Amino acid sequence: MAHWLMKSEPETFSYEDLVRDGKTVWDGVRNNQAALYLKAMKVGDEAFFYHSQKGLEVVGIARVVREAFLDPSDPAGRFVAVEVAPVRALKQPVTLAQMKADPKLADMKMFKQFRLSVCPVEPAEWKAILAMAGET
DNA sequence: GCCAACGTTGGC
DNA sequence: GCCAACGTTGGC
Repeated sequence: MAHWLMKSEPETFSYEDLVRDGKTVWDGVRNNQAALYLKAMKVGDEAFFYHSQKGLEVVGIARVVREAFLDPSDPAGRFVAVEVAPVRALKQPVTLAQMKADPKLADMKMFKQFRLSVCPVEPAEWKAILAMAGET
């Protein structure tokens, strides 16, 4: 099972919104690299839900409930979307500053290509971030 | 097919 | 609000 990190601006769509809605279509991705990651997602894969712009922290975990399909918001039909549902909020959010300060996370994809709205998380990175959130 | 201009994202 | 990163577009 693969792990991911998905970014969302909380003022547009926050983790609380996801919990309220029960699930959401993760669309609007207009980047080829991010689209490749979306296509690689399998039902059951878990993803950290990260708040960009405001908050700058991982606040919860989401689960893929529907694999890549044509993005209904893309009239050209070039890009795909997935559907995700909330799993649980982290006990303690993990901030970007915390992640940057941890040498174990120095190679994270999200630092290499910080503009991507979706990026993979290695198993060791996943565990390290969970530990930082006070979960084991 | 190259490359400059432009647009978007997101941290600071 | 600024700026760096970087993908995309369009003229040649």
